[in-house]
Amino acid sequence: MGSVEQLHETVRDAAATLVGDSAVARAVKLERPPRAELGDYSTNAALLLAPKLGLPPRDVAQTLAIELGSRLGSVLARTEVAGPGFLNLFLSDQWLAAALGGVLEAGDRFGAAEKAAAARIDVEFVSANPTGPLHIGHARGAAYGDALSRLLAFRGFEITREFYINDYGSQVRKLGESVAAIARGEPVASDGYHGDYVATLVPAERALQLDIDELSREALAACLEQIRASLERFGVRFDVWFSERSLHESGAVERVLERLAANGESYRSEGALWLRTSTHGDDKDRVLERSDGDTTYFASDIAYLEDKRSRGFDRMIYVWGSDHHGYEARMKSACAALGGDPETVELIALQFVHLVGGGGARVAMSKREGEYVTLDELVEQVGVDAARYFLLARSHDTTVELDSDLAVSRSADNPVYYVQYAHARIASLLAKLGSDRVEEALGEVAPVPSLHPSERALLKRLLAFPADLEDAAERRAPHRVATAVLDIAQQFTAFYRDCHVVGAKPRASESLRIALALATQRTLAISLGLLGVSAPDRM
RNA sequence: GCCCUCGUAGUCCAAUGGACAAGACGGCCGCCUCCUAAGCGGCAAAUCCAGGUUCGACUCCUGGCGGGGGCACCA
Repeated sequence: MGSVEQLHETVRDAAATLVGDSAVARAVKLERPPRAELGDYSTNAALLLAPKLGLPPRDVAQTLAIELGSRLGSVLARTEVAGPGFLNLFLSDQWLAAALGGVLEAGDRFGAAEKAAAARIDVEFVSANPTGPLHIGHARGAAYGDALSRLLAFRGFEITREFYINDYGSQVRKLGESVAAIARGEPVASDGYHGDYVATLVPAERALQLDIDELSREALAACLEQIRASLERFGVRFDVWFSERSLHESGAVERVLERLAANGESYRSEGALWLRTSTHGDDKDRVLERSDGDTTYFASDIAYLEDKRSRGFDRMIYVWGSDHHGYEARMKSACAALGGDPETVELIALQFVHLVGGGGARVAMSKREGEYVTLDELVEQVGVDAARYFLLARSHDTTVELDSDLAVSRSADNPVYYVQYAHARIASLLAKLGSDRVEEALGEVAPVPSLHPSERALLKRLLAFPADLEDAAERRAPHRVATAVLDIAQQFTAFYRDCHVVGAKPRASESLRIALALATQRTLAISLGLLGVSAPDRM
């Protein structure tokens, strides 16, 4: 009986015994009450069981308390029935000490999960057009996709991170033409690419020697390399860089169109080839091949999806901008048309990052005007840690406001420093004690006569961490990790204020506090690691 | 017009059916002979509107209002 999960299971079992129905019991929750005086944990079991039993919820809670008392014995210090029928549980210090032991035993895997079912997941993110530098919106996609990948990997999934390179359409030639124009000292066409970066892609003398196809390819490769380097500096790496062009050159697009036709999923009309996505829940059918014979972007997407499927992924996650959320239905439809389960395709639409100027006025981000903040600028100005935390602290479905003028000063206010500071403080504290004393303390974790409320609060906060990660992973919500780590740092700071560690009497109390500090440090480091933020020992 | 999404303190935002809505910034008042003041304590301040479901709603449903996005044989 050393973990919250086991405690939860016991509560479920007790509830199932009362009602004789395990289905209802599965919905029983074990929660942390909003205030410490309401107990260490509480359960809503009685509120759920009361209608089944035809009894008042508070009476059911009382019966449940007796049942739990006999199952838990001395683990349960006392119970209270509260409000409409909550049962509040007060746990013994023995249980808490044992739970801390469990945290220490887990080490840097605290909160991790064993290999999950349907474990292989492909996460595609960023996938920016390789025709210009990454901007702030891509930064959000990069931070999110990377943090989600780290989180899912920690929770037992086998993750492949993938970047889809749009190197096939007309924009490639436009990039080449823009480079050529600059090399010749001519103005760039109005629909070309205008940023200063264009001149840096291919040296002018070389640009003048190449034909437009070669030049376009070289310019694109150079641009892609800049993107890769920017992401690397931001702490983001990909396992697979997948070329759209390769899907055409290998015949994969052609093959998938043939296959869809053979399955009766496509038809010709008005000179074009259409996919029957509407039979799989889309609003209307979509064009695969235009009447001029060119295949559409959608056709490439399907060939790419089929390639992913053939590589054996159980699930394909696409992290796209919110301007693509209308694509969800057609991508799921395409999966169904290929004979797959549409539920294995998951689209996550990230809301935009809005740039706001000094007066709070919204600034339009336009590549044409050069009015945008690049990922490189963001990293240069606020640093990787502050940038990543800022972008990851918000839910993916809320728009983020970024004040361009305050980007630098805002960094000092970033809560990430508060978290890092707590981590550094613990490192300093443990260094002061010496590794021998810390080692000894870990072997001496035992119940102490009376835990200080701040010790208790910090420990319970740590114990909630695995469930935080489980929720965050299930909901694809790495911002919950950011929320949790800040909360843990705050609980630690309160503990640090109230409970002197070095020299605490009796020795058992000092040992427990050392163990608690170490467990906190590890939890902070794990969380920061999942966010891609460093955990410094000194600040 | 239709579809999706979001509306929470002055500002940025958390809370996906639980108890008195969390935190940060900004504001006001206080705190370094004390394991890091990048810190600590205190005060003021919020669920867009109207119905509904529920023992219980920021959360779910209906209808409004407001912001953003999408409704191509563009990529």
